[in-house]
Amino acid sequence: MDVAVAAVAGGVHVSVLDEHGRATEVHRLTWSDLPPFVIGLGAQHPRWVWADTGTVYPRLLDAGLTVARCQDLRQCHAILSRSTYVTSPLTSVADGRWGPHEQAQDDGAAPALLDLTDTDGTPTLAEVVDEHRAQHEAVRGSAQGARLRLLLAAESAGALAGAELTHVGLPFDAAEHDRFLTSLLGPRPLPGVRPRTMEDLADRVRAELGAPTLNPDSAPDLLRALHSAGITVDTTRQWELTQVDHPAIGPLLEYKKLARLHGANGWSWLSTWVAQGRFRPGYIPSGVVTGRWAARGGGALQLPKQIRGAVVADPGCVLVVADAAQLEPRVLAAMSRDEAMARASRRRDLYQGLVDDGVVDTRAHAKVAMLGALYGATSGESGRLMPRLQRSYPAATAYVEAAARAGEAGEVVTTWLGRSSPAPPESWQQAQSWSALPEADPDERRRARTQARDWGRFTRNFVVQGTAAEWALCWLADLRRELAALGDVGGRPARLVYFLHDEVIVEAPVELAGAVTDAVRSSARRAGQLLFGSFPVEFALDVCVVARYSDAG
DNA sequence: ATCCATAGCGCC
DNA sequence: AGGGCGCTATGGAT
Repeated sequence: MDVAVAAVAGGVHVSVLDEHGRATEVHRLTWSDLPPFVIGLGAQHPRWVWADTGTVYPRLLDAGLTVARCQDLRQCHAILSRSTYVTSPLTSVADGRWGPHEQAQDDGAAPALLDLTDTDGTPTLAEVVDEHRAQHEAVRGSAQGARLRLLLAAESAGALAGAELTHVGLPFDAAEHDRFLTSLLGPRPLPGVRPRTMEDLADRVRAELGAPTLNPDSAPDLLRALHSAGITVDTTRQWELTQVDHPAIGPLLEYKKLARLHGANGWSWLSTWVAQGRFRPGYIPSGVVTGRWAARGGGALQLPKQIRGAVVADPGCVLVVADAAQLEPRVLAAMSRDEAMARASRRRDLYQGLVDDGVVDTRAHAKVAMLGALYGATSGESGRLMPRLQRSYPAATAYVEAAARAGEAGEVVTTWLGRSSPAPPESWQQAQSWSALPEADPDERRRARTQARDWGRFTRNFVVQGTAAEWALCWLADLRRELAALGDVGGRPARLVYFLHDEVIVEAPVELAGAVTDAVRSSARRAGQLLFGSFPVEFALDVCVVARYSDAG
């Protein structure tokens, strides 16, 4: 059963859809009336159809309602409107409503005085129902309907999971983090004041460089001071400074490490993003063009390794930390149908599999060669290893090469399930056409060529990173479902608390640790089957049951 | 006062 | 050397 929802001032409009997607009766409800209404529907798992999970679902979660399935029309519209798998375009009546948020707002045109519809861009119930119909038709008209349906379901489940992750939060011990900060930075300073350890290090740097007024936070200032001291570096980057032998470099590098910690994850971050023992960052499911998640606020996807000791499960609970090992090469093996590479994937450590198959001589070489193939390295060690990779894995390497050539030619590429890359920007197109003219000068030609190769590296990586994101979404979606079926122990359920591209954390009562571990593994297997059927690729997981995130791995 | 680009570095 | 991001501080521009 599908149930369409539109947010309106003070509540929601709700309608049950019949089997043709037509709205039957319409109800106007307050947010708090929604949960009883859902229960009254009698359907165990209605699929909620709404414009935007991010604006609706947090309200439902606050009201105590968890949604099992939904269709996020805005996210799905973004996929369908661009996918090369869609042959008959979307025919929504209010097409402009379904673009990105910014475009949903009126851009400049003064709203008519009596235009009372919704200047905030929130679609009405009728528009929701119509867009739902249009999307259904677009999928039905596609030769890749099964893949698109899976992608839309996974995308929508990801949107639910993102809202739930923010709602639940990652268990985070603020006192532990405070102790950690104090041990490295000294006592918590007043806002705007440098912590003592940093100030001491800054003084040492100033003394060693003979620059008493140096502000080490200023890159230009620092570069000038380094040059005055006879240190000829082009930038103040860590890797360049480590090459230099000078007494100022040690304290400077130490300063930069601490400045990073203090600025990004210091006390101010702690008091902004951690409350009641939970870290609640903002997630933006599929916020990246490739379909990976983005984050806004809190830095959800950049939780530094060094502070993961403060991520501690609640009493009586454990963290089940699982990450997919070498996900992208495995995905490439499957989507390119490369049997030899799939054979390597059946090793727990795919890179070691390359060594055992005699492709390269060391695991380090295997890794650098593989990453080079995925990212488009052409030179260096990675470039030198490429011929060996091509010989051993012709299908996989040809697949990414084809994606790169398509990008260089300005064409769109598409992931396994149907997410298509954006077209290159207008300026890119223009540079390519101009450089093809006979009167183009060599400099112009060279620049255009460089740009073409840059875009080719983007599309090369897009197909793999994007398909890996699809696998991860399916994994997450299936795991979400499995965890819900596990029930709880004394009112404490197993809950997803973190997701990071190819890694999940489930917080669970210790009694459920084994069941959650099984669920995480079976979901990974199912994700592989959902995407790639019986093709014999394996998606190995590293799973740890720990009290602290830092103890995983 | 506010916006924007850049440098640098954290994550995958 | 290469792909994708977010965040902070800085400094110039509006």
